[in-house]
Amino acid sequence: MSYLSVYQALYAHYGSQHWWPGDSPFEVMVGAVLTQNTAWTQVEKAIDNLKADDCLTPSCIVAMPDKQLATLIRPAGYFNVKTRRLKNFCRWFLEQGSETALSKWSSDDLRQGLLSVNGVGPETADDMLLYAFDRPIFVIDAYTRRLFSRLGMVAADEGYEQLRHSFEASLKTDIPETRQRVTLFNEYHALIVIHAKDVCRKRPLCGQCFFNRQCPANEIKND
DNA sequence: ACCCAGGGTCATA
DNA sequence: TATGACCATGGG
Repeated sequence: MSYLSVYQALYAHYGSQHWWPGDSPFEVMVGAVLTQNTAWTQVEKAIDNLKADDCLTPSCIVAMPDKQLATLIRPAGYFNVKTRRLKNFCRWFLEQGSETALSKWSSDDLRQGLLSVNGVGPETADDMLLYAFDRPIFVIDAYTRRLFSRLGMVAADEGYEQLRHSFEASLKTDIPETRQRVTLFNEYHALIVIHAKDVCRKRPLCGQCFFNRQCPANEIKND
């Protein structure tokens, strides 16, 4: 079992996912903040509200009164914290000279910069790096931990950075070409999320799960 | 009525 | 460093 073989199995089963949903890199970044611990369907409503008010831009978001912004993003939950986080991010984004300037940064510098924003943690930063900036950064989320922990491929208590490096190093060997790896990372994370939604939450290794008959995870009884 | 969703921060020990 | 509290809406 390699990371690549799991990817191939997922891709064969679910096909291309065409992530991240969003018309622009900035929309992807806003979505990354809004989707923190929140169902994507709720995020769509919030983004639609921003679009309807023609305010899906960093300058408009920064200028808008907190209360008004909170009302727009209300469906996405945590609207008070997310109002603050969205503004923090947009302020930083504008200070750095927006997207064109940021696209010239190295992935490491860009990651550090994103993490310096209060409200942008590892997963949110990596969502942005991969899906808005096309960097070869592997996104680790709770689903990723759960799946690969059940497959017996990683320890349950592995740290975020450790886990991310593990995926990136292994897949870099399989796919040396950066552009191809970005494409694979893009699909891979999406497939992990889709797979997690597809199977039963409480007993993810049920008959609906294609891993059921094909991999050692079948033998794992609990988390 | 309960659990969860494409997390992160902050206070405490 | 490692837990726990907190944030809040809406779908299943």
